[in-house]
Amino acid sequence: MTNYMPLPYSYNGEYPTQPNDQSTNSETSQPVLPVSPQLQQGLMSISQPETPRPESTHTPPPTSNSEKLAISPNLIRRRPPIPSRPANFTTTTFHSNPYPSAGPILQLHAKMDRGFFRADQDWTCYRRNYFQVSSTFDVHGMNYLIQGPEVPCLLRKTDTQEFLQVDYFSIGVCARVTNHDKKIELVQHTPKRDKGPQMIPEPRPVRAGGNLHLASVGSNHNIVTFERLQFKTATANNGKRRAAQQYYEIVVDLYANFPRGEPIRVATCTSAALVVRGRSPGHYADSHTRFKHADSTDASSELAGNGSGIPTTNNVTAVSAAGGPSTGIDQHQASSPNHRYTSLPNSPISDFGPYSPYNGYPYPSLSSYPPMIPPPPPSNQSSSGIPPYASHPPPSHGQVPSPYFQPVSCVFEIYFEYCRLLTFFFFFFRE
DNA sequence: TACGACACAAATTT
DNA sequence: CAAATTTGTGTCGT
Repeated sequence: MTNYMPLPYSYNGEYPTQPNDQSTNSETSQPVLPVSPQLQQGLMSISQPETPRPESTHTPPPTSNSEKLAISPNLIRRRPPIPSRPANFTTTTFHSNPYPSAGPILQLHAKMDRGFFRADQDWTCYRRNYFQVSSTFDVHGMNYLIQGPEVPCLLRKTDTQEFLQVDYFSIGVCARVTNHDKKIELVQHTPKRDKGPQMIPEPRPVRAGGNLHLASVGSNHNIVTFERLQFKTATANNGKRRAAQQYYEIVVDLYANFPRGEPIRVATCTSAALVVRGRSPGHYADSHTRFKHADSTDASSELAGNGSGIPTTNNVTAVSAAGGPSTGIDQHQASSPNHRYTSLPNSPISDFGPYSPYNGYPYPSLSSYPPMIPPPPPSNQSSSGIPPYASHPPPSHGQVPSPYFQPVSCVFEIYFEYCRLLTFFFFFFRE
């Protein structure tokens, strides 16, 4: 689909302020706009009308104390595909969606393929082996699904009320130490490996409306896939009993890009904690168990592992509308990496659920998770703040995850200005 | 111990 | 099915 339905509103394309780098950078010291629990509730109800957010998961939003970045939440709105379209966007804000109080909902989906397996409850990979990350995003909450060359929208910086016209969106991937600011380099190889160039994965343009369950590589403009990724370093203390295991996490960021000025990160999501082994599989006693569940489990059961107990991370992050893609992100991540909330995403496009909260490494409550073998959807999930997934969604996309990889889903909620909720799905998915 | 480099082999694609 | 390509991993030196 490349056609837009007529916008239910219009505006004249004039913005209160012209975007510019200065204004963008000037807000980097603003605090994050907290989102009230009430609003969160409201948002959740919007995205999941049938699954009220568990009270226990209503962790207070990030406090602004430690926030170094300004957040100017980003009011993402559609803009007409054609700039000359007349209109007045003061009337556009909430009119076009069935949930007048919330506005559009962005959903960012990401998955990791290849390379990962479970070892002692931890998602694990080898530094030297490839993995790939695919991500899409889309927009819901309006009367139609935006699925085209771009998401017409505006981004408003709350501090200045400045509107920026989003030129396009892009998605980037990076890694860091769980619960720390320390960035971990990712490298991307060509098939020639050592003999080819090594790159650092850069954000790539993406259009809304992709489907992660479809081909993830190719000329699909609606999905970004970073192939042949490797961690540059291994996690510390792998397999040691005494020292605390270090974990990494993959971070996927959605950026709004503008005709001028630096991109602004508008959303982010984080994977479950990962162990990255630095040595050959032969050095690890469990290496032979890597695929031990390859057959059994319930590949047949819809989307095996829904509810599987795979640690997931719920991360609610107010997104900064200020700050550049690099420094701003770093600052932001440094300031609020661990605001994790629980939610039960029930996206119409999600084949996965339930999504367990993964609260805080280095002491994850893994004990509450079932072992690798796909369990029935644990009914006690609600004890961890997540109601059980009442029923597995049908495998609407016809894909069944490999049995030896439980789909891991991490749900992230991003609050845009005025309570726009972005729900992020991040899951491992062995194809 | 971690990691880069080289090499071989298995797996996958063409 | 064979060749080519791509990926996994064993090993060595630093």
